[in-house]
Amino acid sequence: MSTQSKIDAIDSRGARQDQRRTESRQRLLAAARQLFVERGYHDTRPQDISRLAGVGHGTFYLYFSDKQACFRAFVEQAQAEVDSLIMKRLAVCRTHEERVYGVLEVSMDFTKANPGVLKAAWAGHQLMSSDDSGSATSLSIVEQWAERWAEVITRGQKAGLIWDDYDPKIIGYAVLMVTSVVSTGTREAWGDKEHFLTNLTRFVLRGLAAPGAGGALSS
Amino acid sequence: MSTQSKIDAIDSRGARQDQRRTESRQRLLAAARQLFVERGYHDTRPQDISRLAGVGHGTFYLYFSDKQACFRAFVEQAQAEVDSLIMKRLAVCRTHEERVYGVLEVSMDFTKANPGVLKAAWAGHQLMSSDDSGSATSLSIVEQWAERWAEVITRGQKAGLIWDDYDPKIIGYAVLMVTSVVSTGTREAWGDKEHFLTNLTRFVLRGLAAPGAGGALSS
Amino acid sequence: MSTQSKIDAIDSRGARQDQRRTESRQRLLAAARQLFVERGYHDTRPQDISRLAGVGHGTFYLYFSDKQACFRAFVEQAQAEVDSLIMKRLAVCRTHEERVYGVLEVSMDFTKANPGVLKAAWAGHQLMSSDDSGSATSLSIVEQWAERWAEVITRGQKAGLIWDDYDPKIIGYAVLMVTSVVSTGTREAWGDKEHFLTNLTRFVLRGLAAPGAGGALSS
Amino acid sequence: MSTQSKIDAIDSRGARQDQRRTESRQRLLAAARQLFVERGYHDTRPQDISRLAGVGHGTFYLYFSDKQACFRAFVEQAQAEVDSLIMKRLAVCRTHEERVYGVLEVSMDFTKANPGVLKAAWAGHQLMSSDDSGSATSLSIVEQWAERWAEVITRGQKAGLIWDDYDPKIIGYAVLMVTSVVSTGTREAWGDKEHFLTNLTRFVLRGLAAPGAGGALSS
DNA sequence: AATGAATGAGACTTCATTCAT
DNA sequence: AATGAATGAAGTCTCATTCAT
Repeated sequence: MSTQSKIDAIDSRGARQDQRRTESRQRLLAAARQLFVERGYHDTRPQDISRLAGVGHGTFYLYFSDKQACFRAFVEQAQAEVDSLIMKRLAVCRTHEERVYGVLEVSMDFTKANPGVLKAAWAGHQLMSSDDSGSATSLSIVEQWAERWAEVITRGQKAGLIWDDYDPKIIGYAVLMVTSVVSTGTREAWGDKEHFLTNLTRFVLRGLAAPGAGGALSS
Repeated sequence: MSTQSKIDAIDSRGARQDQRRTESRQRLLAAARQLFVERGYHDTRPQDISRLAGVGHGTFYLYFSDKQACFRAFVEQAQAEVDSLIMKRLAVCRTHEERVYGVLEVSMDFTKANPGVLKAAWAGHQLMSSDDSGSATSLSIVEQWAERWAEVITRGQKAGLIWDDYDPKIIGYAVLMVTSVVSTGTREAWGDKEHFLTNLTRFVLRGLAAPGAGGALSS
Repeated sequence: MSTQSKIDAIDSRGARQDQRRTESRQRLLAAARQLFVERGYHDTRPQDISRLAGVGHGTFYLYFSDKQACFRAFVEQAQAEVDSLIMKRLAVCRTHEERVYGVLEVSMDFTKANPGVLKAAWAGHQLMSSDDSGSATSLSIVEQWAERWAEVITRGQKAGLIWDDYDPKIIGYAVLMVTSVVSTGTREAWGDKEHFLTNLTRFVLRGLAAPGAGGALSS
Repeated sequence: MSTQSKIDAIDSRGARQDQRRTESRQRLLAAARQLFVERGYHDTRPQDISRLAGVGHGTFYLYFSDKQACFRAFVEQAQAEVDSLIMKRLAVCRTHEERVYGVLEVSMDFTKANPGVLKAAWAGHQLMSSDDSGSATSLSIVEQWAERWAEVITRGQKAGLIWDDYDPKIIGYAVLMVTSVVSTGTREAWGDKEHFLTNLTRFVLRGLAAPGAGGALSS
């Protein structure tokens, strides 16, 4: 065997193993996601996750140092997913109306496709034992989203489109809470999507729009 | 001993026992409240509650059929407390502004006096095992509060004070979410109470007020 | 029920419970002793100890914070037992010969009555994981015994009975090691007790006796 | 390629492979030695040994049938090492004094150079599970060393240099225990080497020397 | 009514060993 | 020969609940 082919062989073996590693982790994470959402943190055992993923009990601990680490990974994955979708949508929005409606729609679509995931991710670490030294990470996603709305509001104030007697941080947080309604998912009977989203969008925009803005927020 | 005095004696003993019964239950409930808030449902053991209450471990099961029953009792107590405070406050409000501001202030004061309690009660049964046959109870308080806002909105619409293109259920829920900001309690740094409450109140009112209403919502 | 009889009742109940507590602990400790000696630390499970003691699995943890704590308790008990026997014997010894022979005999008798216990106690914490913060306790018994021999030697030197070119600490430790031969117990075929103990006693005494002492060590 | 050179090539490859085989085994054994001494048998995993040796986890089982076999190999290696050193030293000793001092010095030097190894090897299989079918091997080294001292004593008795009322087996074991003091290693504060060894040597010699021997044991 | 010792199912995690590559 | 991902039996410990006193 030539030196090159030996290297190739090693590379190829390494690559295959890496793939297996990644695949196992993905399967575990997918199983964890399903079970954490269906049953909650405390009613999901590492064993259940492993079985659903189709791997042995011990394999779980090759990829997560413990159950909490697995849950953190799930939360982070879910948050990153939604975040990415929202960012993509916001990139193509020109007006505040589009932004509000866009965020609501993305959140709602995600919730429909992944029932409970957003709620679980939102609840985040609250479910775990209280010694969260690492809560910084999980909390930050809420903080982060609130902060984004705050920035949007600040820019709107500078453009004279949004009431300038608002404290952007506070109102940013308030807007975030309104948008969270769509992922609460307790009610499937809120009428159709269009109806639901239009209502919420109107409420937010009217709450924000400065008197002189006219329909500017949505134009 | 006359028949009457025998009856009196029994009554008195019964009364004393009832009082003791009630007293032990109260002490257990108070301990449960403290621990459920401090540590959460899963990190609180019946044993801990009993010890903090100063009664024997077994006594716990004289007053609660199991741990879940105790938690339900805590949630109901906390919700009833806040509910009562809110109802009292609403009774003296004449305008929507007063109502919004009032609910926010009551919630905030309660949160300050009982840190974490409202959040825990809000989270409710989500923390418990997923077989929520009893979710009806706990869910209802959120549903109930949302429903109240919906009624307020409906009345406002009839009076021409609130946009009549709103679906009261949806906007009622949205208003509720905004008011829940005050009990999230993550940020102690939202400026002073006045500043904070004024901001939220303005946002809600401006979101609600029909164009022709002028300042009518607050007058 | 009179106040006095009530107190009596409580006392009696408390006494009975205390007795039960003590009894359970004793039974667990006896079972632990048997199993730790028979199988060693790592092949003995808390479950085995509980079963042998005739109590439930969980009861074990009412009396010992964990497996290590149980083992420590066993070691300390065994050491204290031997120590007490040795001290009693030494109290009635007048000559060095009596002392050496006495310690050997006591150790040997104890080893015969409790095979393996002294060896296990001697080995002490070495069997447990290496993070012995509490090794002070267990080590000290060996240190303590060596120290006792050192004191005996020092006194003998002052009386001119023992070579004064000895470092008492070193020779004290050496004597201790010789006496430990009897508890090693690997050989049951060391001849009869008298033969065995006489041999060891002679060796130690001849090693200690100063040239001018004559038979003074034993007279 | 000629037939001869082909054979050479094969030979050379075989030799290289043998060397590699041996090399991997040596590295594993060295790693095992370090870890067994540092952490003890039960806190050392085959995985740890492999990693420290710089080979894959599975490679361990190419060279040792299981963990116990590896431990046995370690013990035997360590014992053989010390044994060889002692034998070499004894070969140049002419008097009993030189022999006692020599064994002590060799043991001490080895202990200083390999802290803990002798103690671990001494403890031998006691750490492993109780089914010592192979205890013959490990026990024998202690038995062997005791037997050697017994032979020395027997010869001394025949030459009239050692008390003839001694049972050589018993006193041989006793001498061995004294020499084991140096490898206990608990005390680094036994004064300097010269002081320490001189003390122990004197004690042993005086314990052995027959009355008529004069200084013959050391001359 | 009150107590707290007792229980044992079950949770999480480790680790010696195997096996496909 | 070498690798390291995979395995699952087994270990330690917890905790909601019961029951004799």
